[in-house]
Amino acid sequence: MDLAPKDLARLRRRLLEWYERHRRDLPWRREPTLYRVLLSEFMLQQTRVDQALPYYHRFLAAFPTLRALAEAELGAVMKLWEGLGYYRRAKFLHAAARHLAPIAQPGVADLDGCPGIGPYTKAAIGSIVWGAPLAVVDGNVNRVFARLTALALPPAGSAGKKQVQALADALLAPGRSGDWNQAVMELGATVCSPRAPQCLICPLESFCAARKAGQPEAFPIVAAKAPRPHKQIAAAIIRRGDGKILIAQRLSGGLLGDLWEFPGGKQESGEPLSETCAREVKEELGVEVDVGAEVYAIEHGYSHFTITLHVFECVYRGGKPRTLGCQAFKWVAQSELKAFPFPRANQEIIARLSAGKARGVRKGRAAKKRAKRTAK
DNA sequence: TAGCCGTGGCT
DNA sequence: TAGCCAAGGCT
Repeated sequence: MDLAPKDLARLRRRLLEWYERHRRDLPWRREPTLYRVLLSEFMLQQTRVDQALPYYHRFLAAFPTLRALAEAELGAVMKLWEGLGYYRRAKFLHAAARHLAPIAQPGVADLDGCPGIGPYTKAAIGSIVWGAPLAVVDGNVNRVFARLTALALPPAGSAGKKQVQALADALLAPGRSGDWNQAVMELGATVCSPRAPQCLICPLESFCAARKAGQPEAFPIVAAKAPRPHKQIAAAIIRRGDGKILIAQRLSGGLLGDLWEFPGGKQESGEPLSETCAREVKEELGVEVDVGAEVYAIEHGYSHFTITLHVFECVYRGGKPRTLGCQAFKWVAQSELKAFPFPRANQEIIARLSAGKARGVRKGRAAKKRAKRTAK
């Protein structure tokens, strides 16, 4: 994109003035300290502002300072993160706090090598907290700049990535990098939206190549996505004589890493689900159970596949639990379940346990939507 | 480099 | 309704 210096100055001024008028009043913007911006940036990775906000307040209340977060137990951090998804971020946030807390006068260079901080997050924190001249590139920036220049390449590819970064670097407003970065992202989040962008109110309309071509939604170019496979999963509510329930902590690193769950796993081809249930419990914990009836099923989606979670009431038969396919296990009373971080689909099971409902078939999000509609 | 990693709102 | 998408990082 070739802009005369005068036009470049005009473009920057347009967007910055728009941002002054339209920026949302977000808590981390009121007092952009390292800790507050660090919290917000970790939570906002692949997550919308509205979804992250309650967690931001929750974290700040529980851990008011960087030091407090650094000194917290990982388990407490995971529990507070419960429901926000991409759980590895909680672990990285905790590790980043421990990395940064001991540094007397932290600066941009201290973000290098910090767990969970890549190019985007470094530029975001660096520019917002210290005014470092670093241009962020995220999904919003990709979209805004791909449209601005009618970029012929997918921004996700290596060549496209270089072009967007080069453009972002060139446009970055000198001396106002934090505001500029947030302005581009805010524009992408509110006006230059993926579908039905509001070009008529866009401060950059007169500069936009995609708008001139009459097809803003044709950019950015994206590769077709693979369909999400569907899996059948069995989950066991295993009770023993005293009424306690056996739960397991998932292995670290993978899907839902370090979270707790009702034991179970994926159905193999041709296998009856009740057998899946018994086999997975045996493989995960080394115990024998009598599998009762399937009490309900929950539909749930992850980023790259979807599941039907079939829930079985089981009775503990024998065998000392071992950590075969998990990192820990525990027999707990039903009332103690809320002390552990569980993934969303398992929380549906807990909700049904505490509601005393044993039977019926309900779908996860669909059911919630129905319930919401009914309540209105 | 492309696949992995959650959840919820929107259309 | 079902798919799309979101202030990415890691391997």
